Amino acid sequence: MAPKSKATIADVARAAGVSTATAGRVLGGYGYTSEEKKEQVLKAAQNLGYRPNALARSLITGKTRTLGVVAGDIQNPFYASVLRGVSNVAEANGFGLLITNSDEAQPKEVHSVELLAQKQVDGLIVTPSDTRRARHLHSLRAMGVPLVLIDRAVAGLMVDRVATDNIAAAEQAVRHLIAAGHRRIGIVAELVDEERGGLDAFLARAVAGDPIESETLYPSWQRLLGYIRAHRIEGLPVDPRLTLRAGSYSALAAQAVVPQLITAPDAPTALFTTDGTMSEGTMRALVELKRSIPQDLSIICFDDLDWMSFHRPGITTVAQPRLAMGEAAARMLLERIRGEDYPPRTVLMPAELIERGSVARL
Amino acid sequence: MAPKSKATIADVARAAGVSTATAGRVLGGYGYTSEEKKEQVLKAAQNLGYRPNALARSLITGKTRTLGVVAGDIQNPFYASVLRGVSNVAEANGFGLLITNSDEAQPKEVHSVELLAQKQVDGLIVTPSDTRRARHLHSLRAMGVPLVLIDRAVAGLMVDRVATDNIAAAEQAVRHLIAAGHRRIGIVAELVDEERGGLDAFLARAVAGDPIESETLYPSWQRLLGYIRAHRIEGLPVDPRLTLRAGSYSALAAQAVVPQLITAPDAPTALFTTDGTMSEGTMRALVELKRSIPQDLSIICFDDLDWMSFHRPGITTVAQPRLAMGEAAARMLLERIRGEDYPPRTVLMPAELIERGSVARL
DNA sequence: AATGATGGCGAGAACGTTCTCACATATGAG
DNA sequence: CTCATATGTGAGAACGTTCTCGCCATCATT
Repeated sequence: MAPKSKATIADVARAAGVSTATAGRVLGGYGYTSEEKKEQVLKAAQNLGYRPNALARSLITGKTRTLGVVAGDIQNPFYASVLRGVSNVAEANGFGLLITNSDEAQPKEVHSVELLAQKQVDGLIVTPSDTRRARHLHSLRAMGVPLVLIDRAVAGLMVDRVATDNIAAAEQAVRHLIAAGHRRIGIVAELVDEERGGLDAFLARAVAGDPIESETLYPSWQRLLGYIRAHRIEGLPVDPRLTLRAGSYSALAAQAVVPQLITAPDAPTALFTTDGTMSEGTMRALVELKRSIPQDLSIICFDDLDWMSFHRPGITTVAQPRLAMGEAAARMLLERIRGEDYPPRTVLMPAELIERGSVARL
Repeated sequence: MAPKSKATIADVARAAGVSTATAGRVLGGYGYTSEEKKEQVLKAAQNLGYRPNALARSLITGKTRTLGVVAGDIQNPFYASVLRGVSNVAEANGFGLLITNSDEAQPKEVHSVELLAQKQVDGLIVTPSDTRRARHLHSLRAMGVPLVLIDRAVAGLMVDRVATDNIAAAEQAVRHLIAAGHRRIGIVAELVDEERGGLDAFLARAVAGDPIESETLYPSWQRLLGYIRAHRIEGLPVDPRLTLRAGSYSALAAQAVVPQLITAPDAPTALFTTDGTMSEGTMRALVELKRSIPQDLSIICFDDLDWMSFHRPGITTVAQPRLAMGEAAARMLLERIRGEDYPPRTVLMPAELIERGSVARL
């Protein structure tokens, strides 16, 4: 009836006239019990409004059936979708989800990981904010906590990982622009963390075709690399002045940096934005500057956001399978938690070019 | 150095040559300890890579420092923002966040609440999917689990609650349209759950000015009520044919239902959409029908989504303080968890009308 | 008839903390 | 000198489960 306060297994056992061991067996569904006692216990539990205490259970079993996720920012559509994917498979498997934001800052990330580890999550999904140093993640591995990385890799950290094939996707997008006759294509990218030698050196190496360790590059650098490859393949020169570095992961930063490029004498005829946030900032800037798409300027965005399909014109975009990425990551993590012992896997998901109306043929 | 496997307080105590009680005092920061032993313990903990087990701690203290949230769908910008707000204050207070999706279906919601309760969260934030029956929430209250409702109320459930002042907000939006000269204004609303007597009876009662228990109405019905009030105040008749019921909470449903209204002989000159999802569906339909905003049709949307500011034209909208709502809810919940004992509070947050370019003066 | 396997049950130990004691020792007031 | 008070410590009991035993039936097999 009225479940007053918390009833424990001992209360149920007393009410049913059995030992706590038997009540535990019935309620926990492990070991043998006779039909008779089973019914008694179940009835008593019902009457008392018994609800198992997952804490106590986890303490002894060592399993919490909870996944921890460190995302950049739940509010960002990219993470929101990924999280929904993770949530889908977690829920289907009876797992709970402990979620935190890192705001792409490592101190917060470290703190989050520590919190989740203390709460004894069975595994972690992280979008690491620093692809170089990640002591906290290494020590997690050393402790044997299953870990899956999303969107980015960490140098020297051999764990399961799922990401978009950024280089191929960006290359495809930019080649699409080139095929449409564009010769001067601007790229609006975050490029927040410094590559060795800086942007210029990176451009020089990439343009020269020097081998680049691309696995542990930040997504925005990988997409820049795809942009450069497209140029190389199509035999087009890369003008460093067309590489726009927002310098921070915010729409405002992108918005601030776009006008200088657009209003320059040798302005590009097309723009490629490297993620949803850059896309937003760029769109804001274009509205401000009253540039029409695609008459004044063509654009291809990375990551298909809801509004891109009903914007006028429709925005041609490279859609990454965000939901599926989250689902894949969660599935891989659950496999590890179940104890499966593959060597670390990297799942690179293909992105799909969705043609709409934002690219003009020249 | 290398934190091999899990070290317990007993391990640390042994290594430091003190009792577990003393080690616990140092590590847990409760009770007296001498500087000398403190240092020994801390050093031992450091060496062993000791990490407190929050499970064991929670089991005995009865507090998990974890908040549970049942949202409709993390992927939806409304919930994503609210969650970010909740996350902000949770994090600032050292609380973790256990998040689940209900997909606005009560069976899933019940299951979520049960899961979170078993995991012993200190309090719950829920957007109830049924405003009438909610046995699981009542029993939560009976068990003494702090609970805060967001966006919606539940009949007979007296708990803290934060929501937008939907009626006032909708009224303001629609009056804005009327002031611009519009006389036939369509409303695109979800209106998924049946009001007593159905939509027609509701309209009749509202138009007649009958008292309506508006507190426990679904948001979309409240916004419809605001729409009707605006008409009453401005002395305009309400044409039931202008009330578009999507019937389910999806952009597709809205998109499917808009064309019939727009292409009718006595089509409205303006549209009011009652939430972000309806707005999206409506925008899709308008693109399909090739209607220009605001030349062919004016529009005001409820809930300011990112793209509305850089869409051309800018979309005039009623912005609800989503982030602040989440923050307020979390703060109220934390107060309850701390044991503060006000009578149940209802916080109605004002929405702000943001004028952009989607409303034509007639 | 003796043996072993199997179902069913309870006592009590674990899990890793915090908390309640009891018991020191030191300090200061009367 | 005695008593109260504050500071420091350790033994051991909680918290609510699951798990390991050991015990006792029952039943089939030698």
